Formats: sequence, C-alpha cells, structure tokens
Amino acid sequence: MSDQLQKLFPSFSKELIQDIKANEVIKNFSSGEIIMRTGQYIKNTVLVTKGTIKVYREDDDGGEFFMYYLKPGQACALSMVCATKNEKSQIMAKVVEDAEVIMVPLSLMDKWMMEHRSWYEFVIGTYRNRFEEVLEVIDSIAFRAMDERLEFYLKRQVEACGCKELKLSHQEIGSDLNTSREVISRLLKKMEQRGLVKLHRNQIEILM
Amino acid sequence: MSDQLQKLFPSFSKELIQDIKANEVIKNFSSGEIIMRTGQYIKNTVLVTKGTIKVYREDDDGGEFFMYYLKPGQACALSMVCATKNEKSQIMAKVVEDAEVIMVPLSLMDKWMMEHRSWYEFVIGTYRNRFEEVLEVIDSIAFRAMDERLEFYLKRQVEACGCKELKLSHQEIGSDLNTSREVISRLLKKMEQRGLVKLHRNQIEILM
DNA sequence: AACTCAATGTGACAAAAATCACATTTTACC
DNA sequence: GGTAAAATGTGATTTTTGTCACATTGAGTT
Repeated sequence: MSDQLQKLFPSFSKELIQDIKANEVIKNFSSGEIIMRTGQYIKNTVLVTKGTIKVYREDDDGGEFFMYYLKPGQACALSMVCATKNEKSQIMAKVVEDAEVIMVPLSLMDKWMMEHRSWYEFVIGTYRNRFEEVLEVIDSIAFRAMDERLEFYLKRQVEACGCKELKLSHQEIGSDLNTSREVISRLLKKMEQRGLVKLHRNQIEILM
Repeated sequence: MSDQLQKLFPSFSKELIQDIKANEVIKNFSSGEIIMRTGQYIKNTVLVTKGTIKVYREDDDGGEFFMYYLKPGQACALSMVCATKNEKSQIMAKVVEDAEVIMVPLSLMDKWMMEHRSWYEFVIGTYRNRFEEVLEVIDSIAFRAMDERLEFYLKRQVEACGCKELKLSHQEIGSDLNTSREVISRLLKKMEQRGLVKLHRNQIEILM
C-alpha cells in the first residue's frame, strides 16, 4: 500500500510517506459527487489517489466555469494554503470518475513543511503549477474568441484523460465554458469541416 | 530604516528584518519602466517598498491584460515559488508610480521558509491572496459582460489607489480589459448617466 | 415495434462587442 | 496665439455571441 503511494507521489520521501500513512483518512467518492462546495470550510489537504475531479469556479447565478482537473498524484492547491485561519473554499470540486482521495488534517501542513523537504517542494510546486494553469485559462478568455477557447478546452481535455476520444456532450462543454450548447455545436461542426475533430454521439474524436 | 521595513511588513519578525537588511539589494524604478518581462528569468523575490506596480498577462499579439497591482508591503507571488529551477516569468510588471523594491536572492527563499515562521506565513498568505484575486478576475471575464467588468475594474482601481479620482484614459482602460477605447467611452457615458461616475479629461471620479 | 428522453442540428433573430471613419475638445509646447 | 498631439464623442456597419423555437436522430426501455 505504501508502495502505491510512493508510485503516485514519487518525489515524497520515505519518512513523509510514513507520516502520511500514520495520519491519513481515505475517502471514496462516486462519479457525480461534489467533494467540495464553494464557501465550505476547508479542514483538510486533499491528495488524489484515484479517479478524476473537475474543479470549477461558480458564480451567483448557478454558472460553473471549468478551471482544471485533479488527477491521481495531484493535490488541490487551494486546500494547501488555508493553514492558520478557518478559510472558506473559493472553488467547487466535482468527481467525474470514481475517485479516492487522502485527507490530511490542515494542522499537519505547517509541521510537514518544516520537517519534510519533499513535502515543501511538492506544495510549492503544486501552487506554482496551478497558478500557471490558471494564468493560461485567463489568456484563453481574455484574449481569444470562442472558437479558440474551444480548441484550448479540447486540448486540455485530451491531456487530462490521456486519450483522443472525449466523452463529452455539447451541453457539458457549453456549461464548462459558460456559453450555450448551440454555440458549441456550431463551432464543433466548423472544426469537423476543417478536419480537426470527428463528431459522434456523446463522443468527440480529436484529430489534432 | 529597519523601522520603515517593519512598518511596511508588520508581520515580519525582528530576526527576519535583520536577515533581509543583510541581504537586500534595493532598486528604484521610474514610472513607465518595466520591472519584469514575460519570459525573463526570475532571479529574485521582489518586495515592494514604494510606488505602484501593475502586473499584466501578455499575449503573443502585444495584448496586455491587467491582473493586479503590487503596492508597498506586498510581494510578487510568482517570484516566490521559482525556488529550485530556473523559471521564467509568466507575467509582465510595469511601474506606474515611481517605485522602490527590495530584491532578495531566490536562494534565500527556501532557507528563510524554514528559519522564519513570519516569512513562511507571509509567503503562504501572499500566494493565497493572489490566487484568490486572480480567481475574481476569472469570474469577471468568464461570467460578466463588459459593463460589469468595467465596474469591477474601476472598483479595484479605487481600492488600489485609495482615492476616488482615477487618473486613467479610456484608452488605458480599454487596453487593460483587452477591448477598444470606443467601447469603454460608451460604457463610461452610460455609467455617468446612471450617476455612478463623473467624467473629466484624464480623470474619472467614482461616485459609487 | 413503440415510446421516451437525451443529444444534436439549424434557421431566425436579438444583443453585445469590435471596427471604421471622422468630428470635437483639451492640453502642451513652440 | 497657433499648432500638433492626445483624449474623447459618436454614427454606421460588421462580426460574434446569445437566445428562441423546433426538427431530427439515436439509444435504451418496456
């Protein structure tokens, strides 16, 4: 079991792995479940060991804007910096493939930062990577029109799932990009005509 | 002099202040100067002691999208997590009011994180705050139309400068929001009709 | 086979934003 | 005081995006 942890988080030291195993609470979630809601208090740092989690920013009117995926071997950056205060979550996290996560009490965060060099580097690295990912998301909405935003979105999905057959409905894409299904349908059709994708029911084959 | 540092960064411990003073390189920049360019290697952590710095995300076609301000007592979050590797800057920072900054070699970052609790908390807090600020920026572009984005933008300017008379041209606002001057001029006119602002040449008086 | 429901296609139209083309107004500076 | 440059105002037009209203298609169920 600790072998598995080590495989998922190869940078972690043996001592850190031991510490995690001594304190972890493992939780399982099924597809569709919401792990974290906007405004909910964060009590744990979340390490993903199985499945896929989608992280969203929500607005007041029920809009859900897709930010990034959490996959095995990754951690929720925001759940790592709520150290001292009772901070509320600024994001919503939804499971899209049955997931298993390790919950580590926030109180241990600070301690491990000092004691485990590999934890410190993991946290800093996680933060940096997420920040940069979010900056790219900003690029796409600030600088690009919807057609390019869609291409960017599809590319990220391919990266995340590691395959070129995306199981996504036009409705879901529209919702993730905060636009309407019709717009997505039309843009996808254009992309198909350009030979960039092949459309099937509930599946988009990426040819780029 | 160390009194001044202490005043700007009240959470810093005396020992940390001493360490900073022993290692700092102070640099001055005039309005208009660019402190950091996109793609440039980051060698220092930047602490702002005077002036105002605007942080932008750039695109390939010369677009500059305004992200946030750096004011005295604050630090560039991104310059704090490039620890080990030779990382390139993902943002551009431009001085808008003559500024003085303290450059701390990145090599000291890790050391201080372990040695100074107050530095550790400052770094984590800086990171968290910037992340949240960036999330709000995402909200505004992902969920809101240009009229609301403009209001959000103006509110942030008021917060940053601490006054209600903003010295901004319509062109600059348009550029910051990645839209055209005409759009901004028209929206501002509408806001003036609604009694939210009063327009002058090179100055916008905020009445909200 | 008939039915239901989710997913997708599509035309028509409205609204928002971008672009173009000038007019007007200040300000700064010879 | 005259002039150039910067800042702002505004109409006309196009493009992009959002919305509405239905048609069609396909998959699964009974």
